Amino acid sequence: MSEQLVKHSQTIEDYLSLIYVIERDDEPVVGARLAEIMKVSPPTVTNTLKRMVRDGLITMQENGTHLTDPGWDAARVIMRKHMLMEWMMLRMLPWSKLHSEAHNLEHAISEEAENALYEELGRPKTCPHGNPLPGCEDAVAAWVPLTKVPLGKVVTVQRIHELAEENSELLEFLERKKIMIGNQVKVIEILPFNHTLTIEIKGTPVTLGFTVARYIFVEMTE
Amino acid sequence: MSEQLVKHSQTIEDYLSLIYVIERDDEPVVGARLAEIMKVSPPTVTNTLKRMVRDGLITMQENGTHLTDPGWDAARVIMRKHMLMEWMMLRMLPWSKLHSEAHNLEHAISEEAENALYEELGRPKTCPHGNPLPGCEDAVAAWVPLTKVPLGKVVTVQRIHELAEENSELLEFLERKKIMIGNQVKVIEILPFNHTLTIEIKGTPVTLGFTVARYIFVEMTE
DNA sequence: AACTGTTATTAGTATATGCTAATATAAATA
DNA sequence: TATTTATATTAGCATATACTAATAACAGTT
Repeated sequence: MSEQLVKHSQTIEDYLSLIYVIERDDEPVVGARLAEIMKVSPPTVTNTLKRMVRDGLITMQENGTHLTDPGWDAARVIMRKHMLMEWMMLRMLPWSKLHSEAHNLEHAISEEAENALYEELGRPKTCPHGNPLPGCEDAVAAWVPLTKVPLGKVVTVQRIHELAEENSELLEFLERKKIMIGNQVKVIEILPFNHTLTIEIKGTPVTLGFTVARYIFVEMTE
Repeated sequence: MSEQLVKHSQTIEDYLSLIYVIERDDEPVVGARLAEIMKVSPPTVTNTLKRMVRDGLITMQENGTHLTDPGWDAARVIMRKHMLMEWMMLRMLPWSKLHSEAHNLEHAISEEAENALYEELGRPKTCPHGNPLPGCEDAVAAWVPLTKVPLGKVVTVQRIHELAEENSELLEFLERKKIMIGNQVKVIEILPFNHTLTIEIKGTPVTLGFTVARYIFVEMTE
């Protein structure tokens, strides 16, 4: 009830959106992983998660760490703001810089402005990286990671996963190589022992590590 | 040198922009006044100003509290961001809500996005309230406060001063009464003993307190 | 001269957010 | 099994930002 109305700090909002993505993908919430991604020490994570438990945003039990209902609600709001701010900044920034800019702006935008922006943008179902707005998971369900694409297949890039967005160097690399939403690629080599695969994009071959390819989702064009 | 590169906290940025406005207008920086406007206690102001002295942003001496050169630089940056974000939000929010929204966003926008926005907007000289971007003070120098306008004179509203913007109720009132940039008003009554004056705007009379009228700047149309 | 009001400061406290060092615990491997 | 590795936590500390209560210092007024 009153929970939704509480304004959380930037730090807490960051934890919420990160946990949101992990939980949405049915991955376990591991503190050490949060510490890495948020670039803080593990004790800081322990500390912050404790406050989140106290504030009713998450539970930490034998079955792991999970968002509560108010936690999900708060996380959805901040995810939506993040994605809409990415669209907003697309007017003035290169694609690879949208994420980090929106990561700051997401904490500052009001619900009113966010809603107006949502309408103005024509109620998008995904962010400019192809990740689904909360509630629009269906829109991306058919896309598969590049690692699942058979050799020789031509596919269309549709989504760069949120966890890959954390790495701005990677985003710049992808932008430079034109590995962006809507572009067609062909898998021309898979080297499992090397943990790499090579794609051809606009006539140029690009080799990607499996860990990266796992975060690039494509549409299986027939 | 290195000073400009330091990223200040939201709190410090708020102090910087407030002191900027006060100093720009050649008013003395009074802690008690800052406390009121920032809605914090006087000891908090003392405390924060001390940190700003320590960090080389201001000096506090017999001649009062003043921005240092790095302080001016940092303040100009944040003022500019604030004003440009107001323009940005004009696309999706009513005029009276621009200020408070931009007040949050100003701390989050990058220099790169800010510059792109500046160009996109056609290098404006003022914010949507008519206040001058740092370096564009000349553009507003000819406008005078409503309190200086003689009875019967028809003038054009050009500027609502920053210090009036802090009051969102007032902004809503002005918006409702159409006391906004570009609109013509006629001073039809001045009651010094009552500290009010009455203007006619679009055929309707509106009575304003002197303290408010002082913050409404107009162009003396011949 | 004494009182009042404004302003600034000191002292002491609290919370969120971070850190390091040390410890505990569980999982994986030699 | 013993050892290494990964993970989580405790303890202790620091800083920025807030607060209240008490005090100081000054201006203006009675």
